Amino acid sequence: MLNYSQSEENYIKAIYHLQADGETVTTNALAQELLTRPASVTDMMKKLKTKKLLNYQPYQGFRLNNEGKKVALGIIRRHRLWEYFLSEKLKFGWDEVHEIAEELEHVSSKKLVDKLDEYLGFPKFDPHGDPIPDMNGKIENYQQVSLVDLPLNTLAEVCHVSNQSTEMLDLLKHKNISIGTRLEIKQKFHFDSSVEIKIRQQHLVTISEQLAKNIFVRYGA
Amino acid sequence: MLNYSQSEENYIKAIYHLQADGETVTTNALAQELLTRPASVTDMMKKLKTKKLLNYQPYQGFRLNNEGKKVALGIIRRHRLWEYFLSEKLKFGWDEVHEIAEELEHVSSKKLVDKLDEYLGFPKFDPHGDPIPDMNGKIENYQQVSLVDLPLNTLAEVCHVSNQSTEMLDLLKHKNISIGTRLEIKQKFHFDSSVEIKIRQQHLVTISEQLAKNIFVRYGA
DNA sequence: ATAATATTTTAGCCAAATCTAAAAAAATAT
DNA sequence: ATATTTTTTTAGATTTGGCTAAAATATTAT
Repeated sequence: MLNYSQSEENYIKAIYHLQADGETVTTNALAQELLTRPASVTDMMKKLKTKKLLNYQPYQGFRLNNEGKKVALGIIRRHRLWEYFLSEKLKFGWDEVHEIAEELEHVSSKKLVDKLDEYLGFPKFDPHGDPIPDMNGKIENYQQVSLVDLPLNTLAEVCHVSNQSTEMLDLLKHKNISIGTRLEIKQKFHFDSSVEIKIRQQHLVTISEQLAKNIFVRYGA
Repeated sequence: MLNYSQSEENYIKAIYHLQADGETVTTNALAQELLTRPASVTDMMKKLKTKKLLNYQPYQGFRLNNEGKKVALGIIRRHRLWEYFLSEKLKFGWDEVHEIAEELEHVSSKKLVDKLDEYLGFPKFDPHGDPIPDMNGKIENYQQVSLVDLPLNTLAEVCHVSNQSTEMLDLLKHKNISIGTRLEIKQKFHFDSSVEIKIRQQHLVTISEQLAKNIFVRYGA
């Protein structure tokens, strides 16, 4: 794996995000994303084409090829691992981590990244709930749904709560549920739409419909 | 405090180290240190002069002024804190941390550095035994001497070992001595110049002259 | 289908940080 | 004290990543 400049890395990452929904990325869209000018984008696309990271024909937009995607996933891995570190270890707020991770992500020692990953306990999601690619660039294809939509007996992980009122957080704390908690639904009661869940493979807890609606979870592909 | 480019920071740091012994730094010396050409050094010196970080008259060499030293200490603080992190938390070897810290040191968020410092427990020395400047750029004025020159009954801290052979590190490990270990000499034996030291205010250990020569310690100002 | 509009590319310029080669200044040796 | 050598600076070129203005191409509207 070659080394790329910070500027190249920022372009690669931006293209990866913009092409996520299967479309080709346009010059203007990328210029807007990176707060630069279309002419600069064209220049960089020529360069990245000669480096065989993307497909590009003049006026036709562009998409990363497999090599380009691999590079992008490496950058995203570094970014999200640092975000996790900043949030979990250094106690930064979730709103502060992105900006600093933008700088840290360009330090490209593979050994550093893999050791950091290990030190953090191989986290699967960053503080925003986005998945962290593993050493091989693999991202699992998770589904994110409200707890009311989680199928019975399917192991899932809490990744987000949509209401952050003190009352709700109190209740979650009381029930010992937080981001990252693993759980599965053992029974659904149609009378009041409440659900009975098993937390951490251990104790059973009942959750009201109102609470379940506000808890979001991920489960395997 | 303004922001400086990576290149500027590398020059500032190098000048700081070279001028440590009170002399003016020459163009050639700096070029050699930075693996660059004298002409490039001259160009950068002109720039740093206009930024008021150093004194420079053509053909006269240069020294950082107070502002330049402050900037240098900030960079060195970041470098050494990251080295400590890599060694202490990520379990990198002493010999691996420098290169990675060279990159990490350029991430300049003050809040990041101060929180990292706090997370690490405000360490005073990096893994090589060099002192880490505090938030205000203060470095304590320690004496650094070989263990053979440490006065009797004077509490000191291991800060450096000058021979890093596997054999020596094995021996140190066996005797349970590492960077940061506090010790004092209780007795010197003139027959073979061995010394008996008390480690961590606890057990007594005997150290050969050969080993003692290679262990460097610091003691109070 | 063609005119008007929007997008993208080209051409040429700029700044930072490097380089080489040559000139200038300082240090050293005879 | 002058010639030689070493050090430093200047002058001019290169590379990377950016810019503006104008030309080329594509899209949209009539």
